[in-house]
Amino acid sequence: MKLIPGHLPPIPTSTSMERLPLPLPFNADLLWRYPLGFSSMAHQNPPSSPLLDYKSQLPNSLPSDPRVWNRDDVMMFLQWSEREYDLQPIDQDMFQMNGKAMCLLTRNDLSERAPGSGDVLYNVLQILVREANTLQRMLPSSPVTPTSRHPYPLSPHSHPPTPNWNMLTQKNESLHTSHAASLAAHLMAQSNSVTLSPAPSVDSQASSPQRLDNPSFGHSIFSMSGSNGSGSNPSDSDEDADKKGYSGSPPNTPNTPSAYALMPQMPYLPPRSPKEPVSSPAAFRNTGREFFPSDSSEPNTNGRLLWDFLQQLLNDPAQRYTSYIAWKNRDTGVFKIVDPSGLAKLWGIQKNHLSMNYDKMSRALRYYYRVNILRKVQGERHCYQ
DNA sequence: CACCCGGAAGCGTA
DNA sequence: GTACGCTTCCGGGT
Repeated sequence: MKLIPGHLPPIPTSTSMERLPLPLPFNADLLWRYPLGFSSMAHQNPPSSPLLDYKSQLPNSLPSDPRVWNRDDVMMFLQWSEREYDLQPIDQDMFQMNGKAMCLLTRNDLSERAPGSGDVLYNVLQILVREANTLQRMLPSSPVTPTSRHPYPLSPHSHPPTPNWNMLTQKNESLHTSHAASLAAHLMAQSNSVTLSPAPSVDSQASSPQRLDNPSFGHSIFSMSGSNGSGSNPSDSDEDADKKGYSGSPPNTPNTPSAYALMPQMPYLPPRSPKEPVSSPAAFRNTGREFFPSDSSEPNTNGRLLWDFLQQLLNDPAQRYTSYIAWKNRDTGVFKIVDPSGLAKLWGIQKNHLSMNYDKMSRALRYYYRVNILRKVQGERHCYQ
């Protein structure tokens, strides 16, 4: 009899898990047997069959770390899961994404995309990711897993801000642009490319632990997890009123991106400690960012994805970007682009496409429709779900 | 007029 | 060379 992941108790967010001290001496097999801190479930269903079981039964060609899966791998995983756990047929069209994106999906996201099977998929993924993380910790100099096709790129810790970025910040741009640039610079410090993205889901309240291990700016915007503060967004009513210039821009405190921008010598902050998960509309919320190798930061500063970018703005714990974009209803995942052109500029700076405008950016957003990442809120301008 | 839509072609990156 | 995620442009609809 197999241990059905879907029957496991709720799994703590990986963020919290990652902070759990590992039992020492470490035993990888033990992890597979009790990959999720099964102490909590021991009382109900002692794993009669170690999870090691199904790990070893993963298709050979599948890297054990789901975050390195490509689309085909994801399909293979879905098919394997269907067979392995007698799941209802899964609509693969709902999973046109790579493994990294799939890992970002929350339990609810998965359940929406694979009714009846989401829990199982979620738990299996959690286990696989956790295992990969553990292996990575144990073998820091080795690829995440022996079967990984490629290890995560090591972080270019000395990775400096891009020249464009410096140029912008040194220019006497408008406050708006300056802020935009600084934000972009900050965001550039992070990158995790994901093929397609999770669709914002209604739930995902899956609170991720709210922690600010380091209050330094480098982490600020990424510490949005569980930012309940943004639960009911005051900008519900800000509507166009917020468009009165850029006065609504975030203040320039020493901890703001702008401040960071003005300190070129400030060391690059690898997204290491900021395991801060991102709470967000959806899939975003259950972070997943913490799923990524802590010391992995791709050198490609243009690699940020639009949805990721928007998510970070939306979930800024300090609500500094509500003059650009804000939740209308966080529970339903509906958000409004308060300042379309301003947001487009931000995005343009982020991608170094300085001629970016809302028309172009919205085209990119529309591409998200077809992959169920985004949908337009009919009749409401600049509102998406 | 601004927004919205989606096709088509092109580009940069991995 | 290929796939991907846009970017850019555009004609058409509301």
